[in-house]
Amino acid sequence: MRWSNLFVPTLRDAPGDAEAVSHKLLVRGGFMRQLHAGHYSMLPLGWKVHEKVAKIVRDEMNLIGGQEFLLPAMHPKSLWEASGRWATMGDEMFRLEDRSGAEVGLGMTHEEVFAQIATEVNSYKSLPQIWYQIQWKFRDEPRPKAGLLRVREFAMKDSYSLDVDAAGLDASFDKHHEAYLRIFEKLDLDAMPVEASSGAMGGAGSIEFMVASPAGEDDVVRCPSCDYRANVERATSALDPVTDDAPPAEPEKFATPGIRTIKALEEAGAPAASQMKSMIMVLDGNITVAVVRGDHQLNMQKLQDETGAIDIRPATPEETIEHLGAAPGSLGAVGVRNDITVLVDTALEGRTNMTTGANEDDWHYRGVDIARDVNVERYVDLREVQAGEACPKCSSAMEIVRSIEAGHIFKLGTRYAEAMNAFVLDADGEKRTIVMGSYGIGIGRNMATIAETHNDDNGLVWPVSVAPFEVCITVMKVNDERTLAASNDLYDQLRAAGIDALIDDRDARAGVKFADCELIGIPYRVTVGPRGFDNGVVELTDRKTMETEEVAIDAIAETVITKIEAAR
RNA sequence: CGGGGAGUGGCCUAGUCUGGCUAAGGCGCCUGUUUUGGGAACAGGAGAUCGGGAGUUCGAAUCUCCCCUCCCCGACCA
Repeated sequence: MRWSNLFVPTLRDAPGDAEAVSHKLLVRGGFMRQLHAGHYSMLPLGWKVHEKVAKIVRDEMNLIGGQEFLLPAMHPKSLWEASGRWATMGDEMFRLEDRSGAEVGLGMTHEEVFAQIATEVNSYKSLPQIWYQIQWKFRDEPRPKAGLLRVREFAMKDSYSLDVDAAGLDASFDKHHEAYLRIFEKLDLDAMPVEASSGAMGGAGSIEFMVASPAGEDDVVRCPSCDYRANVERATSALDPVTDDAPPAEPEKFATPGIRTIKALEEAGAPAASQMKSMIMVLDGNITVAVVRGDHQLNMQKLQDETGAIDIRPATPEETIEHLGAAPGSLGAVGVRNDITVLVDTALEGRTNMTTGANEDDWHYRGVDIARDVNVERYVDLREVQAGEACPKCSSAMEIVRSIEAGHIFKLGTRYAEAMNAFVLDADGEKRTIVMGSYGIGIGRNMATIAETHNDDNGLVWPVSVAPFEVCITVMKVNDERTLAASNDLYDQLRAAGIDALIDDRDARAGVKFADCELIGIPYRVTVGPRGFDNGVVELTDRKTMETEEVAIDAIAETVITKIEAAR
């Protein structure tokens, strides 16, 4: 490609509303422009990178036996009603009506459609299958943000495995796991596989691939000594055992005027670790009391996963007063109405002599024995791990790293196949519901994640694998016939060798050309100018190290080809 | 949806509090001259319903009301 013919509107200043590094650089570098919140136009350079990322993903999917499909982006309501997700997806699904008044939705994911196609798989002999597509997804995100990192319209590679049983699913899942690791390696992303919450997908288990970055939206708990890694939505830690003094025969109510917080109560003599923090939540309309230790934090996702609730929110102060009889600050699980579910964090199991609110403003109980005094429905893991807590596997102090979710794989099980009635007959002629997995990787998000982790003061630093061009030939003086001819010759040689080369043949000053080339992040630059030409050399600059070496003119093509082929 | 911030030529900003000539500057763009290995200099030029609407006023980018949009922090996800 000749730069003089290329549409690359680079900007000296980033748009004022861009915050994330990748957002700023992708706009400044002329890769994309925002149309409106969560929707970006891909410009030629951006689309090239996007397609290179997609190709890497596609190649790896094909390598594990994936077959590429292309499904519609617009789906009938009935399909989503069959799985029950028309209702549960809520506002995140874009919904519209066609001219006849029929309701349709824009696909946020394609389990339903693939499961319906899977009804045409009839024999166990046809399994396993891996089906995939790279298709646009639409999600009415409550808050699109950080440029391409979180948008409402994006290309996703989604694949689905079909197996006859759980062991088959495990094998398909592992294949994807391996393929994903290879994809991230090719994208030069340091992705950690972590245990994750399955969220709206449901299913038996899931693994997220997380890339550490301050632009991320998830927190990953990571052990520095062993391989334990988990999303805070799932992570656990080993707590020091606590020994409690023997409690009194029954809880003692005591006056606590003005005391509303754990901290204030601690100052009044009750250690936070001996307090019960009672959070009043509304799960699908039902009042639930979630109890964690005073010095612990409730993780809402854990509560949701444990209960299977769809809609979950803290109770309003009015609801709290209506159902518990007191305002926040004096709440507790002791003696609540029978119809109120009490879920208690596992860290509180067996604890006694605790202090908690008495559900009467300005009064608390002490000497509470949880098993004796609280009508516990279940002990469940509700606590969010904090940095520094001990690893559940090896007891080392763990850290929490902000991360971008670059990919997510799920063991779905039979939920969707059952809903769509997708089954096969096994060797004994028995009906077997197809066991499914689903596997997602966002193309644009991965592109942005690379940008987020590959840049310096001069701009982007793409890995060769996804760079918009692999090398740029910078012609210093386009009106100097000798060097221009030599540059064109090099360009032809590189292209003939299959190198994705760009020749900067613009009649512009050196500084402008260098700055643009660095901003858009081309891995290698060959600078051809009269100065070196008279000595028989050109310059080769590595974008990553910014080191320049002189190379003989007759050796430059081979040198570049060798370097790029090694880096691909 | 709750909280915070912001909309001024293609991009970045000043001006708004304290209303007052033709809305200012930089980048970019066009023409010319001189330049030419790190975002050149000079001269000339094009480009703006100051987010939209209503109102107050002799007079509104500036004040009032309504609406729209965008960004950031929280509850969701690739």
